[in-house]
Amino acid sequence: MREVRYLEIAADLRKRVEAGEFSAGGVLPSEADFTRAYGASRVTVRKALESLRDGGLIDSRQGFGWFVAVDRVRQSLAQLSTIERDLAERGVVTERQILDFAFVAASAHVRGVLGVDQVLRVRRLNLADGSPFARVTVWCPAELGASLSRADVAARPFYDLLPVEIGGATQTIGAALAESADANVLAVPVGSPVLRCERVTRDVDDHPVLLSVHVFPAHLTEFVVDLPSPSSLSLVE
Amino acid sequence: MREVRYLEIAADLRKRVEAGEFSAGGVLPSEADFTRAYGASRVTVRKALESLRDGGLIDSRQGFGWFVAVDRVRQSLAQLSTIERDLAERGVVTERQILDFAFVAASAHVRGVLGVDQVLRVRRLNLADGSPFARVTVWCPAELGASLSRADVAARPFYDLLPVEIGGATQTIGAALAESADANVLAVPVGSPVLRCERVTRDVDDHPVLLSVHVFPAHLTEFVVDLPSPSSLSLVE
DNA sequence: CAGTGGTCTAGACCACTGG
DNA sequence: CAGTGGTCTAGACCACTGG
Repeated sequence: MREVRYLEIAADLRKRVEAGEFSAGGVLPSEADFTRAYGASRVTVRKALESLRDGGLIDSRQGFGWFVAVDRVRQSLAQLSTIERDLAERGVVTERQILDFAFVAASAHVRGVLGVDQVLRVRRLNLADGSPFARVTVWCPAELGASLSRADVAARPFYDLLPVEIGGATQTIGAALAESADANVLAVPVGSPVLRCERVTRDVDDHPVLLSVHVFPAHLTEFVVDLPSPSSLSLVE
Repeated sequence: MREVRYLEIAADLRKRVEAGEFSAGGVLPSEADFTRAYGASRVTVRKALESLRDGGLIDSRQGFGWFVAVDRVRQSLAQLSTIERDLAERGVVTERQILDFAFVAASAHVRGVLGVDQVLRVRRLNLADGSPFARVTVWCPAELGASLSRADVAARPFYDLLPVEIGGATQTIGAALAESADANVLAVPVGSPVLRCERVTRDVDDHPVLLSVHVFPAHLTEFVVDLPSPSSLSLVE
């Protein structure tokens, strides 16, 4: 594997920033300093810095310097960002707490989406540093979930567990009021606003293999969508 | 305003690609060609090309060349769909009813985003076949809005009216409860769920030129996001 | 004012592609 | 093989920041 200098520098800088070598909001050494310290040209140093900026870790102001980003992450590579991802990027420990694991008869809606009568239904809570931030219900065809254990679905994402190759997904984002089932586990009042996402995940042959509903308290969650071009803008005006 | 060469080149290339000068999947001229044609250094040409790749418009393969992207990573952006768009596609008549048109002092938040003290603030209602489906508030710097009339903003989208070239936007999607101002004009009860979108629109130089807040009744509206590839899926699991 | 990041040039070597 | 994009250098001028 050929060593790519700017990636090496970026990786090193990321480690140093994440290790807290520079305080949050704190200023980094200047590009000239890095040029000397890493023995690389300024262009290469800048390429490393810019890649970290794309990741939202650091930011810069002309005439001032580079500094550790305090603002919300703005991932330019990803079109859709969630609090789950932001948390993971910031090193917060996320885990899944399984509330319910059962093979059940599909409801009409679930049968309509997945096309089967018997499904594995998993209800879980997504936690960040021990605090719940999403209540998730996942359904998959009983046949596909037959070999899964409750421990499996706690340890890894469903995508990794299914014996099929995942193709893509379609997600809808809506607003709703917290029901008592949500409110109890998410520690919000009944009737408070929540974001409710319903996602249909398909395999490479475009057959639906997962249906999931994610409920996020509104005060914790926001979806960020970058619309990079004028042509995409006209779609939502 | 200083001209930034790589942004000029990027804008020109974007126009040419979107005009279909290169067929979908088709190969672009080489970097060496562009260097000659634009009279800029290869580094500058590459910076323009890379910015378009970040936008998902084009892609490259080492030893092969640059080509128009077919499986656009950013495709899902073009597929962010709203009820507004769906309505327009179905031939429903949409119109804007201006509720308020005023030059006012910017709030701290608006000033923070737009960087100016005086703004034009327009409140409007978006209607579909005569029924309201969104309450929108738009702020733009007073200087940019100086030549706009109330009739202008009723007749055409803000994007078409501003004397600047629009680059892109970043939108956040959240949930909230209807306030009385929303409830009155949207014909929903106070405290019912709404989707609340805040969008920052930038010009081609990446300066914010518009801030807008869109409030949709939850029972009328749903955002649909296609996540076409497994790699984009991992971002939201 | 000195120091900073933002842009840009004109070179260079390399890995990779396709014929 | 010739041509391509990917990386990298050592300079340069500029706009902007803060004191």
